[in-house]
Amino acid sequence: MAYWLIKSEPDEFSWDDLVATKARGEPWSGVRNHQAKNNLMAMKVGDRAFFYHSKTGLEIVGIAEVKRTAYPDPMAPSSSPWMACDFIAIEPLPSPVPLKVIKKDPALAEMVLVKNARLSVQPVTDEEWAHICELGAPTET
DNA sequence: GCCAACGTTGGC
DNA sequence: GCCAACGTTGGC
Repeated sequence: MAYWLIKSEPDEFSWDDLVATKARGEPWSGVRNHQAKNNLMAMKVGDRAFFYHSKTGLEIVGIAEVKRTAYPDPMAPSSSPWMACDFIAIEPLPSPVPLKVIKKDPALAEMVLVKNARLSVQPVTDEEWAHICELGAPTET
């Protein structure tokens, strides 16, 4: 299984909005960048993705899953190459992981989120995935 | 609201 | 095919 990270401005479409779609899921459309599009096309059903709030949230808030692999973006002209995927919400991170924590963490210095902040659909390595899941786990007392 | 970083466009 | 100009994204 592969891991990804998808970004959204919470003002446009938030984690709560994704949760509200329940099992129906949400078409991830509107991607207009070829690198991001290529990542969408590489996704398989069951792949997991961190849901990141950009601009006003600046943290990873939850885990989503690919429900439907890439298909032509319904919001784009029919002759265009743009693609969409469908995602469903799996679970929130008990403790959201802020960008500034990610930036400070040497284990995450190579993350695409750090290296190429503007890419809206990006791959995440197994190591990065596991590490962020730990950071997002409930705090033990 | 500002500006840096990045991608895209278009003139040459 | 290069590169300057421009538009957009996203962190601060």
